[in-house]
Amino acid sequence: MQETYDPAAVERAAQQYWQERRAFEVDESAARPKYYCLSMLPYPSGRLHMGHVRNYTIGDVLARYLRMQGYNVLQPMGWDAFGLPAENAAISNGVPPAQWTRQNIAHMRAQLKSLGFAIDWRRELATCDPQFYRWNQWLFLRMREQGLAYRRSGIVNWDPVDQTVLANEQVIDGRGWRTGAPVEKREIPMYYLAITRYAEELLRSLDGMPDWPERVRVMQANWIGRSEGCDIAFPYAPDTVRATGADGALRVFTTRPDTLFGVTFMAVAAEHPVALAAAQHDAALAAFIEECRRGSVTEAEAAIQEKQGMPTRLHVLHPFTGAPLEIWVANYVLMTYGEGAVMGVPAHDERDFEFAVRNALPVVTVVRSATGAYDEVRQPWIAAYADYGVTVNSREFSGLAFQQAVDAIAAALEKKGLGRKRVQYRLRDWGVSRQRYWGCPIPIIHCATCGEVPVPEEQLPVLLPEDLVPDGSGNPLAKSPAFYECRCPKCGQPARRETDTMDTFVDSSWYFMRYACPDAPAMVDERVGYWLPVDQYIGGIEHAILHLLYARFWTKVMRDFGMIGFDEPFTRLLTQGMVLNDIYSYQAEAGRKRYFNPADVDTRRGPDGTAVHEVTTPELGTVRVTHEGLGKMSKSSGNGVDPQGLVERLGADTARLFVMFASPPEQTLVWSDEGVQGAARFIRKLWNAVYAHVAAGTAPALEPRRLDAAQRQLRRLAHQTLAKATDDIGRRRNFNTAIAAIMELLNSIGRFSDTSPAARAVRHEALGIAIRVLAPITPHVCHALWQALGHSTALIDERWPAPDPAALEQDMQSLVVQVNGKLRGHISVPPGASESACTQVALADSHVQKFIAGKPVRRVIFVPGKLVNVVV
RNA sequence: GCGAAAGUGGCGGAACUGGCAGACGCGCUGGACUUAGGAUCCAGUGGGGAAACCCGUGAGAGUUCGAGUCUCUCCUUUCGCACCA
Repeated sequence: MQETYDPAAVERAAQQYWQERRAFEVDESAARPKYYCLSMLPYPSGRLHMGHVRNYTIGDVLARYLRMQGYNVLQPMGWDAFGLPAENAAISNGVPPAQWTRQNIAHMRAQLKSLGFAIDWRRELATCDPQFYRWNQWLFLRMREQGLAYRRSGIVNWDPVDQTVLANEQVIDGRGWRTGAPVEKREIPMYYLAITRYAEELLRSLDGMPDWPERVRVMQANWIGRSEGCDIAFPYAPDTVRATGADGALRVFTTRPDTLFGVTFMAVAAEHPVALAAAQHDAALAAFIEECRRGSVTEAEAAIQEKQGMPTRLHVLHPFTGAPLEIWVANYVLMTYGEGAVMGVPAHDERDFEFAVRNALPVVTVVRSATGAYDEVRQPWIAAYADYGVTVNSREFSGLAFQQAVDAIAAALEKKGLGRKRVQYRLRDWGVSRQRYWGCPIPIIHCATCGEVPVPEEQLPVLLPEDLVPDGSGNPLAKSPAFYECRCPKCGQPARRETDTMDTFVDSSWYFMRYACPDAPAMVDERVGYWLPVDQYIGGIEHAILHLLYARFWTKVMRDFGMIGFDEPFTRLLTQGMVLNDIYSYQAEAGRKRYFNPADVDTRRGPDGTAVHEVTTPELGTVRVTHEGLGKMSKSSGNGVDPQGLVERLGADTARLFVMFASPPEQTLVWSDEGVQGAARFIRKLWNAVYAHVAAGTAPALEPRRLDAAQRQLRRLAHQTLAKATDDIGRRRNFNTAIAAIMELLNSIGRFSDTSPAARAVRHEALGIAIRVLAPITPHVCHALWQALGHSTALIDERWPAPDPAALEQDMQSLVVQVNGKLRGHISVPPGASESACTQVALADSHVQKFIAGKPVRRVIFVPGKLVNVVV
């Protein structure tokens, strides 16, 4: 054993050992129970960042811990290899995306390996591999056969910078999620997956997923957004039919059919067909519609902007009273929800109220407050107006409570053929077409005679050409005749291949199944039945809605196709927090703000005691920079820490220990170079402790019965620590407190100066426990130290130790003594001492007596093993 | 605006089931060793107080023998959704 800890040598040796033994290659033949531990696959951006290190370290600690607990653990890794950054890199460097992506993968794979993750690399996959994405195409066609994938023209979110369509989920505050550019609306044909058919099940199943964070389930439930209500058809008035040739009725969805008699106007979205028809003969209205459609502002701004609208002079008739109701075009009605039209009930809907007041429309009260908050609705608006109550002023439907009114009105509407109860979801079908090159081709051929024709199964995969270089304008596939020119599979005439590619969320919706059977000649095989569902999934909270909802949907589709036998892909979910670091900036008088890495900032105390931050550069000299607080590590804030440099300087174990110790996995982690030094210091101390122990010669066998009190105490601490760490890691997933407990144990071992043979046996056992508990976290150094302790078997094949109940037994127990709830002393009693015995000892304590001070004892609270509280 | 979570030393955080607040680490202070220290080791480190003690978990109330933990009101922060009829 080396006297000083050399992380590079230790890590090289351990990794080599694991690789030679193929230690992490697993199959389905093991007699042990399986455990599938999965971390979200990375996008191959070029370099590993600290968020990756945190994510994969958490996964690796769990995988290694469960392996030690006797599970057959699968931990795979792959690459989310399609996507925009590769195209952007191609535009700036002229390198084909395929080449850029594969180089990045090679580099990042090496970085991951240097961190010593227990990954079965035989199963590695990249989503840009045709043997992977061919199954996207295959399942897409099967979904198309079932009507689950379809093409329609729709209003889509258009990112003017990336020149592509964005899913609703990719629009954040009205801006593109990648570019931050304000999103425009465009109408183009594209493919959709009918996720809304699964809305109900996707929502319901959330209740049966107790091992997902509450927060994620709530976010998904809100996203699906189920509302119960009623479809109502308002027949067009005869003059409107004459004027526009409209046929039938204006349909709306409402959750408040009980307020139907309070309708005083109708409101439709600017894109609604009725609005467009009315605008044909009304220039002012056409201008208003154009203004709404441009929607210059973000959605967040739109939500608080004034309710504006214009009348169309078109009318519908109330389904029961036959009264004419004017149709307005209103900027607060969304074309994409419900029917794109609402019934205006100013008395009982805040938005309608605001609109009616602004446009001098009548307000008719049709619900009387059940709580007596109001009789008649008038300005200003109060929240109680929207509460459920008893109907009034509603003809034969008056005097009914909410649910009765809904039932009666829905039944009456249904009789007339003018409406029925319905459930409406906020969730919309998933638009998967992307006008991009670097993605999975959609396997469709467009033929002038036959229309839309699926690529025959034997012609799959539709290969993406890998030699194109995008130039920044539009989709290179659409400019590549070699790709799009083809023959119609049906009639053999020249035809055009679809040049849109699939959203990359398609790839990540099922990649975790392919890991189970990476070489299968089908999409999945029976090995998926062995490994899936994933027992533990680990990834960023930013995927709480998109990726996780799509993967759940895709899983249910494959289940319904009979391909797999489970309903949900991920049994347990852990969402790790972001990695934050200080942000420092320098703003020259003229010019752009510059950011500096915290590692380059010198901090000292100024004359008034406040911190002064300075940076020295050749061009600026020494300048004062501003501390802007904490922010996520990012290129734009210049506050990233390169994992590779850290591993080279201090070792993978130090990096792993720090990220696991600094905070619990779900919380944000604040980077601290001093904290990293502390982690390195701890590993050195552990190394030195083992070295000193080993240097003193072989320890004798432990004889638990022949220990003195101090020896028994250290042994008890070792086993208590083991019990706590097992609970912290296995049940609570609080790795930081498990590490803290081991630090305490090591501190106690350090203070324990007894060099007798019995003491050395105790120390040997305690160090062995510490090393095995730390093995999942700092596997390399523990591998070396385990050998140094004289074990002939490798640590990677060790089982997790169990605490010895005999070691945990206490000679005496310490109880807290309180007087009137305040801490006044400690007493020592035999374990299991009776209440009266403990009370007697407590009352005898002189310090306790001082506070009782002769006052009569009214009551004594006794909590066995914990405390005695004397109430006087 | 709606929904969720969270506010604890100089900092990251601990206190899991209502029972010793501040474990562990960082930083800081003093000391030892040293040619030197951004190395290592030892001691100290919530505030007030000479001490006895007192005070202390965003603010205020409440329940309880006992509250960081439970209840209510308010404040602040973060995250998610954002005119969803």
